[in-house]
Amino acid sequence: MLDKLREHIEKVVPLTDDEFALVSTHFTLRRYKKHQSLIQEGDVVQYAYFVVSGLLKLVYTDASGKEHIVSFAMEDWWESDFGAYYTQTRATMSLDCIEDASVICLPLDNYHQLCASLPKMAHFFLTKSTLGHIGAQQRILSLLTATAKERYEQVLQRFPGLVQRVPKTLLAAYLGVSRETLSRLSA
Amino acid sequence: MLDKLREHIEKVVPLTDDEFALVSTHFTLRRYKKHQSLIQEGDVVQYAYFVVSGLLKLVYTDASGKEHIVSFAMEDWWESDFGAYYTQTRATMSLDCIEDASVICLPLDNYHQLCASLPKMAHFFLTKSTLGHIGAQQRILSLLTATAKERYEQVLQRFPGLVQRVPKTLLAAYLGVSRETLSRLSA
DNA sequence: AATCCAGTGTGACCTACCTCACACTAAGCG
DNA sequence: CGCTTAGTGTGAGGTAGGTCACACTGGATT
Repeated sequence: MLDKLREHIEKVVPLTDDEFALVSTHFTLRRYKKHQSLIQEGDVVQYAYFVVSGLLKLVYTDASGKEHIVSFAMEDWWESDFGAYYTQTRATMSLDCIEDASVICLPLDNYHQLCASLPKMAHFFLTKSTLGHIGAQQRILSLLTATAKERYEQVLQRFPGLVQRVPKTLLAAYLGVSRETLSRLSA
Repeated sequence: MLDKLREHIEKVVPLTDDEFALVSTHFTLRRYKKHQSLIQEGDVVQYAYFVVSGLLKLVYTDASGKEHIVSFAMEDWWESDFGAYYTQTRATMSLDCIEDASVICLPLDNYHQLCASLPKMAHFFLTKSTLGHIGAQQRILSLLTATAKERYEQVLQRFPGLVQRVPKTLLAAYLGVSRETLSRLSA
């Protein structure tokens, strides 16, 4: 379990055994079943999560009860309601399991400690955050410039495999189109 | 000029005079006139920019020649085509002046040096990047859930003042609606 | 076997927004 | 001063995509 995390971190910064031993004390492991929630709207957000296995969705439910998927999180991804996490305010989104999942949990205090005590880890998180930011900007561009069909094709390219694992209803909620429209695109 | 940068950084991390002296050696100043470009599509992106004064737009031009505004950058904002900057590849977007602007330029090498030599600055950039990521996610949510009119009102709230400084045509390109539709929303 | 329900397809109609076209104003410039 | 150009408003008609309704399949539950 933890070795997956180490492998993931070492893609960015090398760590000695001692360093990783220190790192690992900051995390805890947890398992969730399909349909369980890691975060529910209104919760105080305790953790950022690293996904070891399984598949999550980060969801915002609007006033009319419709679900919108901000992000999927699969193996090797970090996810949380980061806005609520960093400011320790209540979640506006929920984080749910689409498949059974194993995750590694990082409380905010531990995150700060880790960054302070091991500059390498600050650098690691900076890299991850930067890439996340760039990815989010590409998604914005996609929403601004592309039609539903084009966005669908972009997702096929960027996340091959995801489409197989996710019901089309959820994919539609990620693309920002109705289930019915997505169903008609394949043509 | 540079004192604006110092003030900005010290909102996140305090610096001694010596530390700021070191920091400041990593940056250069530059001025641009309205309609000039800091980055053009196809350029190798040399700098990330801190906006001291003025107003910029980060623009993607699609195949049909239509402009889409990924982001505005006003006083105290950092901007660049970050994707191209971090990977030192060619820009897919351009960064243009809407008003005369003074900016502070940070080459990628200096950025890395600065983070390595002064952990405080790594922490500063991590904070900025995180907040940028959160902001981008909110924009995604806005595009997924809200109508053109709602998005317009959200921008009014989040960036009061911006609407006065920016022609409606550009605001429309930011909101993802046509100029004409935006014009009809005021009702 | 009978039932339930998640997931999906599809037809019919509706609407938010786009595009095209034209008009008007205010500002910069020879 | 007249001319151009940027910025904006507004009408008319088109379309991508939404909503509602119903049907079908396959896996899970009893």
